[in-house]
Amino acid sequence: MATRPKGRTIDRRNREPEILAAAIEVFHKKGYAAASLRDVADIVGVLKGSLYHYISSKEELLARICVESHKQSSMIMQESLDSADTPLDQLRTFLHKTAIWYLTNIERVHIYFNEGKWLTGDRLEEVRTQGREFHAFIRSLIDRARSEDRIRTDVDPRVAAQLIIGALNNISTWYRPDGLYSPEEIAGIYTDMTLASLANPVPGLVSA
Amino acid sequence: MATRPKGRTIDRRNREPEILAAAIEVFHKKGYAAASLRDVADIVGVLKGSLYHYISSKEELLARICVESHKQSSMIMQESLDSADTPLDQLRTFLHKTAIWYLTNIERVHIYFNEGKWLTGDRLEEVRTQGREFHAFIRSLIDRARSEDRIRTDVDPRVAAQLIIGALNNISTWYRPDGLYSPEEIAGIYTDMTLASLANPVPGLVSA
DNA sequence: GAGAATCTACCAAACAGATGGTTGGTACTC
DNA sequence: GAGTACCAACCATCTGTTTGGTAGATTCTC
Repeated sequence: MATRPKGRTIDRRNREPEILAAAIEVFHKKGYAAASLRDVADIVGVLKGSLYHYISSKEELLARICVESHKQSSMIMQESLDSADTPLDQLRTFLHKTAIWYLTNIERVHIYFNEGKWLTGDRLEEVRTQGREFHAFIRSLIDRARSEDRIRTDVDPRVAAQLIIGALNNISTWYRPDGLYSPEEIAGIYTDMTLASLANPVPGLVSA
Repeated sequence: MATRPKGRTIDRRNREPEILAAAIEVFHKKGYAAASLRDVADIVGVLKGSLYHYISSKEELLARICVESHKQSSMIMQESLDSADTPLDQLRTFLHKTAIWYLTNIERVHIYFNEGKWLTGDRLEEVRTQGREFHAFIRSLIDRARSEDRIRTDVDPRVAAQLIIGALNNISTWYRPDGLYSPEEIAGIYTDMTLASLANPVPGLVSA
């Protein structure tokens, strides 16, 4: 009520968001295993021991990043199912939305996809289960599209799904936000090429 | 001259190949940064200090793995150019050969593609240059195929090349030698899907 | 062929530096 | 006076690397 916000900003602020952002940056740049809490603390401008006022362990920091990403990923899956009627259109929407999401949150999502393996115990099981669900989601869309639309039936949906995820997951190794292409352009190319790779083979081209 | 090779084998053998194999295993499993020389030495059955009889540093061990892989990769590029006349057939051969090579040397090649970044100085520059050459090779085949054959011209060859490499490079995260699919099967699917992704778009399918 | 000198492959111990994590205290705000 | 936000110092453990030494094999000399 009678809290009068002083004009002067205080130095003792809540650094939790800063710490998370710094952790994302460091984990992405060095990889979780090689990243040290000192790196994180240096970015925030604090001694590394002080981080433990906000976190309980290095692993918990990683877990928070993964949980946040998983929520967003789940939302995209649901939105994609709601957005269209045919499995092929749902797949198209999903690929495009996911690529945009990946490209605009590249550090966080890279960690979710590639560094979650460093978690242990229940948290490791959880992130593994999430990975399987992600894969199963794509595979089921391919399966359903195969039985309804005209897409190829001569490639195994499991392998196809892995290759599709792989191309996406690997974007973080080459994409630069200040590069030649916008997230929209890349997402468009990714979606087009992926759907084309599932199209019925052009006789003269593919099977030589 | 009068060197008489004793019939009895000695315990003091040359462990260099064992050390390299162990390093490949450990670097692949844990990643270079998180891998320790103790892990390597444990597999060989030797104290970690003893490794320095064979190597000069941990980084040199990584460099040896990368150099070996680069030689093999260069050979595949040359063979692919020699194997066919049209750029599209050369690309097909290259994709298939590379995928087979990747799948049958997955640990070493994964390290070459993904852990070379931990090198420093000249060796880092070298592995970066090699990566650019690998990318440029695919891109040039796409470029030439576009001007001669009937493949799509509506996607950027740079991005296309990155996505194609990405799908390949990511295989190591999901392929298991004891899994359902053989290297030949996966390489076939990869080649087919990749070429299809470059084919002229099927009107009703890709552009909604 | 005997014996000496050398070499190879390794061990045991130690090095400095970094790591994740803990503890006790303190300055500041409310 | 309570609680938040933080510092300074420390801990045990692990890292890559170096050193000094040594058992056994190989090579050289006579």
